[in-house]
Amino acid sequence: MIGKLAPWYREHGRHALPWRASRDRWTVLVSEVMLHQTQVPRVAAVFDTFMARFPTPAATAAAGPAAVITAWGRLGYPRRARWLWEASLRIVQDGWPSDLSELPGVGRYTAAAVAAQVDDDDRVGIEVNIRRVCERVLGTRLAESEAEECVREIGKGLRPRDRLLAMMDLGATVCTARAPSCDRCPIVSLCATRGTHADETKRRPQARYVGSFRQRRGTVMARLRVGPVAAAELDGEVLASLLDDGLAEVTRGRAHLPRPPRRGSSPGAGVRGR
DNA sequence: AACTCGGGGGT
DNA sequence: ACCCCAGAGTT
Repeated sequence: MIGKLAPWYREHGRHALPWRASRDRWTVLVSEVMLHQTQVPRVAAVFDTFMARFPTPAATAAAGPAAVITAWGRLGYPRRARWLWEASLRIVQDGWPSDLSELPGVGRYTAAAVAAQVDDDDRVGIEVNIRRVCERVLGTRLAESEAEECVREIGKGLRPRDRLLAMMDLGATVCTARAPSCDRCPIVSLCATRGTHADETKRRPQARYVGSFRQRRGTVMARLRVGPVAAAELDGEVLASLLDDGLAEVTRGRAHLPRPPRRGSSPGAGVRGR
């Protein structure tokens, strides 16, 4: 099949996204972590400001977890910020691991995506957009290994970096989840579906957010970001879970909070042993 | 395999 | 109200 994806990508790829300008490993890693379950426009809005403050692993590690978690702002899933700081510390101490999935918060997809973008590594990462494109092209649900093979087929002639970004951009801007624009699709001629089909991998339905424990955590995190607050003013159960995740360090030096419990310490009579 | 983990925007 | 989002870690 003639490669129509490459010219489409050259013309319609989202080359202006701020992180696309760099092949710096740290810059690309930060972008990928921020993009976990988070839409592109939300990341684009804060990316340059974040990178100006945390331009390198050394700067990030030196800034400490509280600064990173605070700067994360309202991006959501603040554990990502905590893990990113931990990753920066490991990189400073031990150097970059050959497999980035050794870093906290970096899984199969992110490790492959960073390697592809920075080193043109041939490993294929599968995320939601690429999976959707492949499942529609083949007209059936795919295991990860099958999706990888599909990407190699569709992306023939593209270098790994361009292959990854072209497939993602296609999924994000043309082969969208709800209403694909098949009339604008460069590979519609080899697509078995040309629309949506019932067998597509479905997102696991999230638990209702309004009224959830997650929302309570979000409320406490928002309060902690503002500034000092006494622990007694916060939801104790939520605060305990934040301490478990290393997120209450956002308040280090600014508030009176209990220290995280030591392993093996005996629980007291308080809320959940704290 | 199923759960948990934020938050915002689109429909 | 429900769906969607460049996932990862834990159980």
